[in-house]
Amino acid sequence: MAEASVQAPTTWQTVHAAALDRIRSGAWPPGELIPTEVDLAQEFSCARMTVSRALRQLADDGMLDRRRKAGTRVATTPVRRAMLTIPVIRQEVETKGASYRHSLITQEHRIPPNALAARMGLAPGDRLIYLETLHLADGRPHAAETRWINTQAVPGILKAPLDQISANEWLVQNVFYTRGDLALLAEPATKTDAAHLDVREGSALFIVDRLTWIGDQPITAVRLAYPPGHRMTTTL
Amino acid sequence: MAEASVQAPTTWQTVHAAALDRIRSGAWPPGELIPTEVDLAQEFSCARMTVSRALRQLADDGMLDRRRKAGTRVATTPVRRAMLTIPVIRQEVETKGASYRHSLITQEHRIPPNALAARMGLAPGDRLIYLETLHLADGRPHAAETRWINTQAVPGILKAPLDQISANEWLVQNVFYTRGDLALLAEPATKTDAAHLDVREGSALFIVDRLTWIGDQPITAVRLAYPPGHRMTTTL
DNA sequence: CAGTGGTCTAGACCACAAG
DNA sequence: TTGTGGTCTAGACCACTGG
Repeated sequence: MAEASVQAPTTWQTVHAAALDRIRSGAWPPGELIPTEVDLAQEFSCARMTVSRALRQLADDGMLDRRRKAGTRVATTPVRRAMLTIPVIRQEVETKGASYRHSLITQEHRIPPNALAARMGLAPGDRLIYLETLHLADGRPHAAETRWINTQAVPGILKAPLDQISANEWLVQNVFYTRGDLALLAEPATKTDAAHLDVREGSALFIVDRLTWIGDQPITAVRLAYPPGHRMTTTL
Repeated sequence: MAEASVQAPTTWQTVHAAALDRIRSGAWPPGELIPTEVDLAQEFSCARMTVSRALRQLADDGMLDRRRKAGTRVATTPVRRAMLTIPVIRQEVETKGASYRHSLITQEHRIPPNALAARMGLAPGDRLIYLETLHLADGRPHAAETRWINTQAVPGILKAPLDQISANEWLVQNVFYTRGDLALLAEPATKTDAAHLDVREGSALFIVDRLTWIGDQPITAVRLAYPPGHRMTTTL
């Protein structure tokens, strides 16, 4: 009955781990040309696609630079990337075990400041919806939101009951942006921020500034201000 | 000679784009179960692996939730992820066309504060290298760095000429972390910050707080303080 | 021009989890 | 139990680009 023991197939994870180890250990130093897919497939006794899958993963993660004909090299500055999750605020609040509520403070049609109109590529004089919303966690200020919405891009928003569902949430559920610009920064609390968040004017606030597009039409510009102590975290 | 015109093979990008379009257009609403790989392969007249590749990409990007047996669903909160690039400071400065220089202000062995020692899992009384560095762009303060380095994890650092190459750069080139925690926040400038960055005490600073590990050994803890006006940006 | 990565195929087996 | 995604294979052709 001596049946031939079949070799368990090498998984791409195996190759991935091995390659990562060689990079970390210095066996493949930064900038180094590593063996071709064919060579590695031979070394690991597997199909070339398996190697390809492993190396593609590493390349996606920023560990490798791959170019046809030129081959694959270890990135000179391996991986310095972080995946930030930009949550819907309700989730952000509920994830930390607090109850969410929002309060619509201001809602009106307004001509945006020139800088913003320019950034959004609007004609001068175009009006947008302007909203000021306070997001609350267990009744305490979580973040203050200032938002401009382009009704031409999102006409449906006009019928949304924004006092019941926050614009944040409504947009997430109803509109898919195709592109977005995000900036993170620190700013001193304005008088308005201070009032909304119940902090002293000038306090260091963490700001998330976001502008989203659908095709080449701007949808919405948001400024989220978080009170001192807020940390946006991730894992590398 | 009427030769059979061969169908050009469907690429995974085609399927990817089609699926994305169905999600964006609402044909596949959030939470909806989408057709199986086999069905889609038939629809697009391609191999199942081609569909798999396309859907995996979408899942990686957060647009889909895939589970064996349960099938593939459109994510209820599609994609709210941002890739942040954590640059080496020199690159960050040189990318904006400025010349980089750094100045080592403090270098000593010191017992870290309890909070930090705990976070790093160190025994009480363990000493670390403590560094204060000012990063300059065209001679003007770009960021103030406060860093603790665990020499046990990185003995090589003891021989590094830290006045010539910044610890940031040396570590990037010589040590590969396996894990890192990153936090972004806002803080008022301390007296030290203010002196280094030439801003008023209490100014709103953008802070990057990072702790990296190699296996279960902490390597280094860094606090980077950026003066008012600094924006960390990315695209969604 | 030729070497290397990128992708497609058709079929197969496996792992997981819903029912 | 069984449907669905996850993966491997062996071979093939193509696309890009360095030399």
